[in-house]
Amino acid sequence: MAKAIRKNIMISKKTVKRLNKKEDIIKVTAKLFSQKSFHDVKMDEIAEELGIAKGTIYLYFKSKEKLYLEILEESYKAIEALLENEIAIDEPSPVKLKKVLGIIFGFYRKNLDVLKILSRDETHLIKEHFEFTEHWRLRRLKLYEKILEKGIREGSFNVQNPRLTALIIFGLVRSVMFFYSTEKDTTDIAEEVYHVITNGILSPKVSNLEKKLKVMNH
Amino acid sequence: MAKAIRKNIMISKKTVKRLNKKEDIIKVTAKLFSQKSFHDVKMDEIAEELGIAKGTIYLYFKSKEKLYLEILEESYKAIEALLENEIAIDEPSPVKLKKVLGIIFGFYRKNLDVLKILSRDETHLIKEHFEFTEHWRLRRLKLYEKILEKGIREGSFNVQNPRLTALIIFGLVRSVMFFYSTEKDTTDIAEEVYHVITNGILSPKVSNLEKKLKVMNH
DNA sequence: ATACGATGACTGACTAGTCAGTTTTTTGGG
DNA sequence: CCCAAAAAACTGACTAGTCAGTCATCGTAT
Repeated sequence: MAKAIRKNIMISKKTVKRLNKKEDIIKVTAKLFSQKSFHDVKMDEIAEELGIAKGTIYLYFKSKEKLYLEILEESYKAIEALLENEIAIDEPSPVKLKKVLGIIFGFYRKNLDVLKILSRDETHLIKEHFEFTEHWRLRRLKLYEKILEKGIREGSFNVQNPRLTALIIFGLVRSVMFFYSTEKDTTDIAEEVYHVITNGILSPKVSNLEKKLKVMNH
Repeated sequence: MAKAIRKNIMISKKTVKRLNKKEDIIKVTAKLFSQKSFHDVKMDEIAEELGIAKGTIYLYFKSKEKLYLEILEESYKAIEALLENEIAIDEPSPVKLKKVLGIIFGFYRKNLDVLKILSRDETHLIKEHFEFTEHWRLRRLKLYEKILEKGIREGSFNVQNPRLTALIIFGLVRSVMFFYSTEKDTTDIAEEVYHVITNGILSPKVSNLEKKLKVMNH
């Protein structure tokens, strides 16, 4: 009995150790992959950076591609976990949109490596990678689209084409996160972006004028 | 005299031929680079696709990297040439913004290869490439920013942060062009995108309400 | 004693770039 | 117009280097 318990403890310790090492490898490799392309990161380089032998990496990952894929998967899961709780809460769509933007901006700021890897278009590497990225992209688009559609039903949003608008939000997030000031607080960035998306850039005077013209034309 | 003329004709013919071949190589290679990453396109593959020997490519391009760089340069120049004329015309900023979007969408639709290559983030290849992409990105941002600022001065735009808004437009263009319906006319796409950017997504009722709330808070 | 994680020298497949040799085009004198 | 020789364009086998992945061997914990 005591033996069994002891053995269990051992296995658990070992497993923890294994997972730790895997985590270490993923962390270091993610940093490297964020700086260089897949082919420019060498397995020898990863091993050296980690202070382990190259062979050891292969004890934890079947191949370089699988290692890359696991990094993607981990990153994707991390941000998805953050979003999941938020999605469940029932609240006005504008509030939700702002919150989701805040979460995404916040996550990428804390994980710039991930941002660089995820938004790099290296989907030609392997079929698995392509499908993975595609799946992830569609899920994010669906999220935006759902929020927009709910907002339309609630009367808070006036969106003619939710699909296109979701695509617009999806696209601008990457660009803003990549190139907008790194000093600014991400909640403020989300706020600013939200303001542009919701209010548009037309001045009210012109906006009204355009509406009047439209009415006249009809 | 007759000799000289004949020689000139000869040289000109030769030059044309050389340029043609260079063009051919660029065209075929661009197609390949749009499908696979830099490292996944092999020089042997390019040669085979062209039906020429690998060595011949090296008569026209110093290296694989230079070949890649020339493709970027060519693409960049092509779209810049289209925009240049438009920029010069003096017209209301909203009109100009819509036109610029139309031109960009139109160009990328006709040159999907170019879109894929340009928007792929392979800026780690060589310093030259990084600087090149950076330069190009900043120019495009400046263009959007100029239009926005002019619109503000004219009273047609109400933009609090032109830099951020330019970044937003820059980012959404890629995403929309990549993933939005390929069947739709690009002018229509530009129109739709323009509508979202200018009017925002908030329904007028809520928009007014929010403004009232803001006034009350102040 | 033995099981197992770790090691790193080694392998072999792969590829950018080269260059000696071949083919095509141009030239200029008869 | 013709032809030989010079020039230019082209070729593809070869080189030199690279790097993902392997495996015989080692240390160590139980």
